[in-house]
Amino acid sequence: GISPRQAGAAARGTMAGQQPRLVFRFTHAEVAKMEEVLRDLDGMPKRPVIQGLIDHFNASPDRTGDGRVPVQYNQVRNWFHNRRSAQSQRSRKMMLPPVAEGHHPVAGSYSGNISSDGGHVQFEAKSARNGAWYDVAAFMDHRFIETRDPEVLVRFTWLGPEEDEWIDVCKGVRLRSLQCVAVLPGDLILCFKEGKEKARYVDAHVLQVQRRRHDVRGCRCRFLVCYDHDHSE
DNA sequence: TGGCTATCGGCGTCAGACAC
DNA sequence: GTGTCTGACGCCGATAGCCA
Repeated sequence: GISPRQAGAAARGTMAGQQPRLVFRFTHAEVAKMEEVLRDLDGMPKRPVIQGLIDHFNASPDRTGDGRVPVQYNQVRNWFHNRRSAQSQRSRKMMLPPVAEGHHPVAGSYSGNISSDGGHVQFEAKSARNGAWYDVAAFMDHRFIETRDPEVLVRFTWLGPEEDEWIDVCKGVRLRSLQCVAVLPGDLILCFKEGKEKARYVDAHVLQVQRRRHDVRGCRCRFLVCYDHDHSE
């Protein structure tokens, strides 16, 4: 048998006795377009995005003439992978420190449904430290300032007294988000957005809803949303 | 509710082209 | 000859969909 590497080389047409493959190159315009997409996204673009780029590239004069090679899905996918990999390597070389968040959201095992005292959480509040929404465990105090809206001292669920914050009642406190059955396109909801370096609860507007049957594992519906803070979907 | 399968995304690595 | 850049490929884990 042959090793996976040999098989890969054979597939690329580089084994002895075979014709060398034609070298594929993206045009400057294609690279510029993909870099634009890369800047706008926080990760690998989804298949529809890649397919849209392919359609766009293959419709251009650069790809429609005689003997021109159309762009394929894997080539665009590989380009994003390679570019992201190169960027991360450059970042490591520059010894860039990780972004200091200072206030980490409750991620991972926490379901967000139960407060620290075992009861149902009623409110959520927006932390001024990072703009993310967190469940409220308790309102510790309140104050009235003449020139501003009233404020409350919020104790966040799963966080200690050192993380308490004074928060504007009108702008930073609200009832918890709707249950999924009540969510409709256009609704403002709170989403848990998990990125590579940070995860937090942020506002988003619902674009599409795919209803699915619930079971003991919980809600299996799917929601296409647009995040308010960066307009990504 | 759990198992199976297909698909997708992330990652490591290789090979060819090119500049020096 | 060497290093860098770019495109390609395989592997693996996570997830969705399907079904019993």
